[in-house]
Amino acid sequence: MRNTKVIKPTESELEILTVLWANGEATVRTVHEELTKTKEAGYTTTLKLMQIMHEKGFVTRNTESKTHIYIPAIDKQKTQLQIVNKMISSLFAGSPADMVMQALGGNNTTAAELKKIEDLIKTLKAKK
Amino acid sequence: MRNTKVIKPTESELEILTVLWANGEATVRTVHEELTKTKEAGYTTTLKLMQIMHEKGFVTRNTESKTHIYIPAIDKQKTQLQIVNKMISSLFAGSPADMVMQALGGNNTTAAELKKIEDLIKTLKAKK
DNA sequence: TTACTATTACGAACAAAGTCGTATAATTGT
DNA sequence: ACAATTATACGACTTTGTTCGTAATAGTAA
Repeated sequence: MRNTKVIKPTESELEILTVLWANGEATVRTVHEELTKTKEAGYTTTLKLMQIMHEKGFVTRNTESKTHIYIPAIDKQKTQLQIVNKMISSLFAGSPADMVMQALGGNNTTAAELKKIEDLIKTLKAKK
Repeated sequence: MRNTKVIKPTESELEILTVLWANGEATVRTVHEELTKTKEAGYTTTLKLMQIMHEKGFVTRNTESKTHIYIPAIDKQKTQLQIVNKMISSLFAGSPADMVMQALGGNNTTAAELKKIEDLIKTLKAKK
């Protein structure tokens, strides 16, 4: 397997990736506009971050036109999984169940959410 | 409510807190020994980190004897919950279920773990 | 063409986290 | 009593992440 490489996007990079994952691809302008809905940031700051992400290989980009188009280069699922797993091992002594209990217990999770999880567990148990 | 204060231990601080939570209290030496099972670190580095945590109020300490004894000052559950919730909102669009799916789907969770979660869900549903 | 605007590139400043060396003091063992 | 050991305090340095100003360039409109 090739994909055991450990990638570690920072907080800010994760925010940007989230926008890219949601849109498939995006310009700096678009990403920046999206981010500033939530928080303050200068345009060149966002630009710089995305350039660094490009250096790190987190995104690729199409530079044919002057306005570059950025495309996420790391997989959403894989990245999420990696982060969640890391948290499970560092904060929950390696027990996913403990983590899930925190997640569900604390939040006022909706009935629909609970149902989804129940179904998932059924599926997982069936596979065993 | 008094406890809405946002605490944000860093990675390293979290590792240290984990040891303290597990032991109830501990000396720098003990914590350091525990940490170095997993990773490299100088003794004074661990010391310094714990001193900083003291400044931040994450731990208290008994300095009666020369060798200080450190005690966690922030709640394990609360801290875990805060971190998990933050992750849910930033990485999983606010859906705990999505996060749980990643956590359970990716890992090869044991049957016992699955059972625990199932029971938890039953309890939660009963409460509604 | 010429002025205006949008975009990129890039370096510099800053901040936060982590690392470590060294001085000093308490404790222990001989 | 004194040498060796162990612990704390603290400052300096390094690394990593973030922020932003400025210059150069491409595209756009008058």
